[in-house]
Amino acid sequence: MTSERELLLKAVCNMKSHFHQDNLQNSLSNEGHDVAATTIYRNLPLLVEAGIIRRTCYSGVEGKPDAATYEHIWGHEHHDHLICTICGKKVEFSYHAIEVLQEAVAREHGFTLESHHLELIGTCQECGGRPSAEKE
Amino acid sequence: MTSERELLLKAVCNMKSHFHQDNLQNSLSNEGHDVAATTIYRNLPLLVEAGIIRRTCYSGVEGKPDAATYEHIWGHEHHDHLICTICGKKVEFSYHAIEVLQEAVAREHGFTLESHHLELIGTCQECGGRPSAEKE
DNA sequence: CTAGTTGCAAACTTTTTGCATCGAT
DNA sequence: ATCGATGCAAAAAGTTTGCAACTAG
Repeated sequence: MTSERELLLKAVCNMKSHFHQDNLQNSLSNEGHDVAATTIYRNLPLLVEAGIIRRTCYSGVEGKPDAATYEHIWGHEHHDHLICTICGKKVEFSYHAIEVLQEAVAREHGFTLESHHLELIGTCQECGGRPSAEKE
Repeated sequence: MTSERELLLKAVCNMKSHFHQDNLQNSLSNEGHDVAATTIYRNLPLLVEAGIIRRTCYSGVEGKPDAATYEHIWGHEHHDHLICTICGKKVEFSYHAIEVLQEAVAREHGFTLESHHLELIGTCQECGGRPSAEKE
């Protein structure tokens, strides 16, 4: 409705992956748009309601251990994440068979699924591809 | 090492499922043990390091929207959660086939898995067993 | 003109830190 | 006696709220 919201929406869509309030503010700032932090804080929940973004569960980004992070889900197929514990890289993937099994589990427990969140934590190939011990 | 830590450890183990700093402090308080919040905050990360508890990703409990929550994993088989969006009930489950597929996905992407976290979100049978619409 | 939004600053909540004291080894 | 842990209070960090000015419809 307002120009700030348009800007915010654009900024959100330009975010490659996960972001938080501060990222948005910086991003807008770099384009010469000064939007108050308050405004962003107030609009993020609205974007969530609108189904544009979703609040992710890994809170904390580089240097901000307690910041809430979001990701956009508009025009974004559902996906889950592989997260490298060493370099922090996040790889998105989706795997139909897993989703099918999830449905099965839910049904077994009488649940009707609305959504899910899956996070696989480990080390990526570049970081050694092994837990944390010796790498030849 | 200290009596406070023993108490804390006991309190943690007595926690049925997810808890946060405040829960622990209350729990201890009810037993007549007064432990400073600071001490709990300082020890929780140690317990995590020690592999006794883990930090969960759903932050926010009744009334405390920003509280970090933990769950203990000692003597606790790995499990994932089904969460009811209506009543908030959390059901633990584990399903071998899903874990196997997770390994497969990780391998495909060159990752070596250390752990994972899976959360299925929906409505439980008692709450209607369906998204949120009509229940006959 | 009215309703709702913005921006600033102050309030709040959760967690961390400084510092003196206390306890364990 | 030494080294680290505790507890209190104050500081941080992130987010929310109050309020006056502003803007879209």
